[in-house]
Amino acid sequence: MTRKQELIAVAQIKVREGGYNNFSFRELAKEVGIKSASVHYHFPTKEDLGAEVAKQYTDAFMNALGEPKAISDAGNDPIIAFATLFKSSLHQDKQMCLCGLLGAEADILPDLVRGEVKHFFKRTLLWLEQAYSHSKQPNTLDAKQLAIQTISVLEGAMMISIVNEDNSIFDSAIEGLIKG
Amino acid sequence: MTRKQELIAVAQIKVREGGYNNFSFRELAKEVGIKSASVHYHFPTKEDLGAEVAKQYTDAFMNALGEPKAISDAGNDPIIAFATLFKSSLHQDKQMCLCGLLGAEADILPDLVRGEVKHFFKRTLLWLEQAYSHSKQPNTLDAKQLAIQTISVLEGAMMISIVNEDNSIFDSAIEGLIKG
DNA sequence: GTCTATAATTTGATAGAC
DNA sequence: GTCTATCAAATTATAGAC
Repeated sequence: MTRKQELIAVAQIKVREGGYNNFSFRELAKEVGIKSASVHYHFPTKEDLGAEVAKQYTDAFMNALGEPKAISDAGNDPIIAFATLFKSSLHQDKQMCLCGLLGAEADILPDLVRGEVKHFFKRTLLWLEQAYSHSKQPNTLDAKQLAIQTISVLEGAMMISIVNEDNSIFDSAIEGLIKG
Repeated sequence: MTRKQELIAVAQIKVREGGYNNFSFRELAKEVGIKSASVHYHFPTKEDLGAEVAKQYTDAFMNALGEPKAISDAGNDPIIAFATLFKSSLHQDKQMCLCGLLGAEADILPDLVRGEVKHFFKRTLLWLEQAYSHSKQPNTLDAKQLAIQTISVLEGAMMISIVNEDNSIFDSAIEGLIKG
């Protein structure tokens, strides 16, 4: 892992713990064993670093997800696969979705960072919409609405589980998910 | 409004914009026309102030809500009333639920503040559970599960609406709410 | 790529006068 | 209740050497 990637990895953890204001160049520098001035070599400003963290988080998430069609073809439900990715994140990392936390702080995010967070939801909503639009299960709601409801309940349940230190809240919430 | 209440009101806005790290004693002092040292007279520490903000937010929310039975007796659906309170907050304040944002930051909250946020969800979940347990509509899920799913989708949809500056996302999400 | 050094600002908090 | 004055620490960022 390059130094730049190390910095991004440490920053991601800090942001998922307490948002955009919860990391500093000095802190990151210390954790990877360099000085804060050197962090500015890799990222001119904090905004640049924050945007890169959000971008890589989104890319990694979508990459882990794969394509809805591939999941379907393997005989699995894409919606369940999506929810399971959130669940794994909660159980393993014990941390909030990075874009779920940053999204709530949208008002104070620098432009580049807010743009990347918007992009996360654009991509996840499109993915879910595609999954629902190819669903074989009958539904009164259209695919777009189902996509919104699904990502909403996952983000909300994750947050409530974290503050209550009780993962069963999340598990209980996803039991009601409408399948694809 | 007392000076103490003015400080709480200003702090609430700042927190709903950007979380616990998004307000300072100096900032609050300036907005109400005193000096930062005077804020320490009203609140010894930032933790005390933060906890009081969360407590009053919760009290005001529950107060605006009223009792599920009173809503039912008036011929209205308590779940819809609950969702409408969230919707009003989004449309009028154009801000995140204070406890939704703070909950996502749970890892970095001082103990008193995190305690108040947990209390918000304890109270809202109990309220929703009561509303669902007296429901006349048949459901496969129990009242507790329905309560979790309802508050989750509301918090999540609120967050996504805010970062996308598109309230129709929230409106779309609540259309799928299971009524009480 | 990383360093030292530093500027300019902001932060939470306290002592003590009025 | 509010003030002045102040502290110790942390923050983002830059200049320039190596």
